[in-house]
Amino acid sequence: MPELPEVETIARGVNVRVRGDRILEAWFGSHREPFKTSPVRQAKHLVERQIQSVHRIGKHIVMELGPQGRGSAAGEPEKNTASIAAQWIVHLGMTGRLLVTTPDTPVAKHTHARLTLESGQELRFVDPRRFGRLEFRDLNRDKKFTGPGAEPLTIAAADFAELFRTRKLAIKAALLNQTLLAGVGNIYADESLFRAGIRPRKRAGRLTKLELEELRKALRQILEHAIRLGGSSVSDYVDAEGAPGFFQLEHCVYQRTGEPCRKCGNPIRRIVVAGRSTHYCSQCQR
DNA sequence: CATTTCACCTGGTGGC
DNA sequence: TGCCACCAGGTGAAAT
Repeated sequence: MPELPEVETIARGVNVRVRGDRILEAWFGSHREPFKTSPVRQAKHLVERQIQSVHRIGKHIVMELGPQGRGSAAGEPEKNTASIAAQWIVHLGMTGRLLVTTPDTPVAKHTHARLTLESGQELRFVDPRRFGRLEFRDLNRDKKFTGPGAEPLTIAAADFAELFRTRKLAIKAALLNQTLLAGVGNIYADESLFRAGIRPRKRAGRLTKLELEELRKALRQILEHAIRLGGSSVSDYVDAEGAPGFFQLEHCVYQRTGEPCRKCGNPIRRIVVAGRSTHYCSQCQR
């Protein structure tokens, strides 16, 4: 489901609601996937920590946590709120949702985790297909999470070009590789290639300097625009409050097979690249 | 090492 | 209504 704009939207929404809150209880409903860290370890280490902030790295939602402990006496404000001692890292896979709810909200099918917060809210992770992953890192022991690849919103032109210079695979496949750029998925790979006028099957290493710079700018502009519209709701994506996004209304090629190109009117084609549905205009993309 | 393919899951849709 | 094939925003292991 979620790519960079959707994950960014969710992370912002969750951050606004839970920043400064404390985790009182942690419940995990399954002992199979989706756990990168065992649910027992996660539950044990998540409780009695303050949530310092929630933000996005690539397609991951990272919750920065303070040290474990009961905190100060009642009424006392928490000290040392700047110290990050641990991280809870959420990957939503294809169908994952991270929702902030009230305790009385009915628990959806496929709810795998529930965190009870001091404010009375609950943070819930729901994921029917179980492609999502939950991970806990103790920063006294584990390495800080920095994401698999570069951030598409801030990468410099020269660094962007260097990522693809020596690659023989299709540019579409390269865009989906999270160890190169982190956060681009099937929708935004197709949309950015359309905007830059580049064929998805063109070999990454054969793009000219100019094409690479067009692609970097197209990608950044599309991602920023999609974030402003709250992401793309193709079938069931919703943000932290359960609200949909609206960027799907502005898709030029993604899931528009056979429909007329918004620029030239030619029917949009569907092919398979890197095992994924790929949509493009044979007229506008060379 | 770089690249490709496929398994991992559940659920929705459309054809017959 | 039922059955079946196919499709879906994503990885990551195994094969090539």
